[in-house]
Amino acid sequence: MKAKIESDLAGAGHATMQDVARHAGVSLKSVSRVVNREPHVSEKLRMKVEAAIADLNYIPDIAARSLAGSRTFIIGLLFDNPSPNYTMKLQAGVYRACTEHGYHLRIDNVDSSCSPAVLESRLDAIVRNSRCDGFVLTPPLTDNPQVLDFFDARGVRYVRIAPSVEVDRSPGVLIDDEAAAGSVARYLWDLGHRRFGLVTGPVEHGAAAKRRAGFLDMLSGLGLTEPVAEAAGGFSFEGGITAGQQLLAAQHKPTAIFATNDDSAAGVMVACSQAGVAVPADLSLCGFDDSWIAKSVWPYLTTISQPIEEMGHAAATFLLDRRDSQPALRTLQFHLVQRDSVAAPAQEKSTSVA
Amino acid sequence: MKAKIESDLAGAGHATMQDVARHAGVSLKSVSRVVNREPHVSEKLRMKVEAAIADLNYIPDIAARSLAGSRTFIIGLLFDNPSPNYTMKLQAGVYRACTEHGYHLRIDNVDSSCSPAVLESRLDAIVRNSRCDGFVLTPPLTDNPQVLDFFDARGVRYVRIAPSVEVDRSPGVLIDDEAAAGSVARYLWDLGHRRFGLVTGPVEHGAAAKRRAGFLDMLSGLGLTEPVAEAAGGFSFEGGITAGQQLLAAQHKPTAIFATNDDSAAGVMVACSQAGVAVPADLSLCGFDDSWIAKSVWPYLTTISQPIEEMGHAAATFLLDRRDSQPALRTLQFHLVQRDSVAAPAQEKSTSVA
DNA sequence: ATGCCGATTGGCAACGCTGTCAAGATTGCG
DNA sequence: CGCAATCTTGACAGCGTTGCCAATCGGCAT
Repeated sequence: MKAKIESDLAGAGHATMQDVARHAGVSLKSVSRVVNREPHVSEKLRMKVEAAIADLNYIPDIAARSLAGSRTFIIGLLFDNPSPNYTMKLQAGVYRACTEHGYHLRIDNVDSSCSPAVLESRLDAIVRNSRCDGFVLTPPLTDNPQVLDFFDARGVRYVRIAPSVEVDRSPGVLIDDEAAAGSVARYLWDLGHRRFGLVTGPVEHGAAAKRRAGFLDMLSGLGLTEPVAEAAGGFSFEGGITAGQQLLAAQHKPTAIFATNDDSAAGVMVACSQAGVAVPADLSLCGFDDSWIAKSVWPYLTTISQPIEEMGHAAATFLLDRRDSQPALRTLQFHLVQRDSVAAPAQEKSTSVA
Repeated sequence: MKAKIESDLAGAGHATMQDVARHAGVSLKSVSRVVNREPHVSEKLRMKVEAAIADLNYIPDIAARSLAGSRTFIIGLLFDNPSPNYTMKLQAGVYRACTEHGYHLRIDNVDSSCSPAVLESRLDAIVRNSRCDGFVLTPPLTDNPQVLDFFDARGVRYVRIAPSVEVDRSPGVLIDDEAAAGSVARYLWDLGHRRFGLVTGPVEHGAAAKRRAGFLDMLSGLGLTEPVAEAAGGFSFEGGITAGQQLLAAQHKPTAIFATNDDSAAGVMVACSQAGVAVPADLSLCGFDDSWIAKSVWPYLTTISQPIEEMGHAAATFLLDRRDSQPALRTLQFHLVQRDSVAAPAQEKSTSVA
């Protein structure tokens, strides 16, 4: 079984760099140079080596590469409490970037709700054991100071998805929640709506606050004087139902409701159907996220689409392309997806504004 | 910077097995034995080594381990066309099993809709490059003959999630779809329902056929003579709407509808609200999967819960525990989740059965 | 005591690749 | 035309572990 000596194909196992070198008649190191696209390689040599690589169907061994070199060719995706839709899209984007760069994707789950000490050791285990070239942090890890401190202290590269506190602290990929909510306001306003309801999210959620502010600011900028009715929806379906009931019980029902995420918007829709309020005939409803639920309700929800897959891709690309870790932010474009839950308000005597 | 010679802590880097050996005053190989729980290690030596490991906070280097040994300590999770909810749960289960065994989870996405040649090379790249100790296959990869052939030919270990064709071919984890659908039938029957509607899934989907058969067989076994009205829902929300409209348009409306997955059940619910049919007062509705949407509709959907996370865990555990790869199946328990979309049928003159 | 056998322990060569450094090839310039 | 500067290429020593084989240590039958 030691007949490996003269054969190119080294018996049963797969071709190694050694095999390629022999086949091409060059040194081991030269093959390494070609594989790693290092400079100072003549065209001729590169061609020879590439031909040999193709001939032998050579694929570098990751384990050996990471042992010998400093790179591991692995990107870690960290999440906590994953919301299926969001996380899967993100993961798809990160994965795509990884394959584009010949990297691999490793998944790790971190429960940030545990004690700082436990969290610390958990992170330690992940970082040391994984030896990743970089991590992508998803919310709520994104905004967890302890996690950030940990990575910074270790000098481990990472990119934050949708950071909302200390935004400039490290590289991140995000959308402008405020502007997005503003665009919803403007859209509804332009349609003629003047009486609004707002379903807010959890107070501790950074994006929730921005969406609320963006919506309210735009409206007052547009000249709205009447106050916007608010109800807490907690970003959940059930919360949305409650909030919807509240908003619908008011003396002057709003003609349009903006729920700051899709789940609560779906809840509002239930409240409407319970109250006999037709969407969008009697009430326009707008969500945020373009999550999967937006097309699992009837009528389909008009909502803000975040390019989540794109954000994952951008984050990983950040890690992979820019070896310098200067803090830098990448803001991606949201867009308003017009579906069926929004219409102009029903005719009333309410053409009040000058 | 080469002052590593006498120190235990080897400067800036992390402790290596060498450091542990020195600290414990034993040989390198002995540390390896302890770490790998190999036999022929005296209690005394093991204690010493373990103490040293704890002292130095030693964590083995995966890259070195996989390079030197035959194991890689990585499990690959392969999916295609991931449905967010299902996949995330599965992934969570697989991940849990991995951490329990000190393994890592690597994700790979395979598009099985491409040409066989492309698929072949894609699989080749994944298997060779990943060098995983085993793969978990999710539907529809689970039932793709080419994928199965590929892995079998390479002698790569894998476990199938929810196999439905050639079930005995390789290790797999599944539930009894037929029995689950049967339990729905019995549940509705016991409540007094005698006029049924069935929303079917895609014909090419193995589980869809089983659910239909299980439902129908149970009903006829129970003595139902009236035919069950069927409509194609294609496992989708929109398909469910159409199917629901169809079913509801019939002369004798069914008093209970079984949609073979939750998405289509949600669609049926929309059809109901459009038709002014109250759920569950006028019509009972039952889904299948207990996916996330089951609690994103109102009323909450009564459905069959598959232990998806558990299935992922079981699959990975299979890979990790049983080093022998005898085909073996593990059937997990489903259960009927009673929520709010099912009730006894409204009183009619229809107490027909003897 | 003597010799032998199995249980322990250690030594050392891979594993496949990259980093460092030096040697050879080529070019430019005085 | 010679020598330095630069570009290309190669040799070789690890990276941190495991696998294999040899050495050592007890204990037990003789």
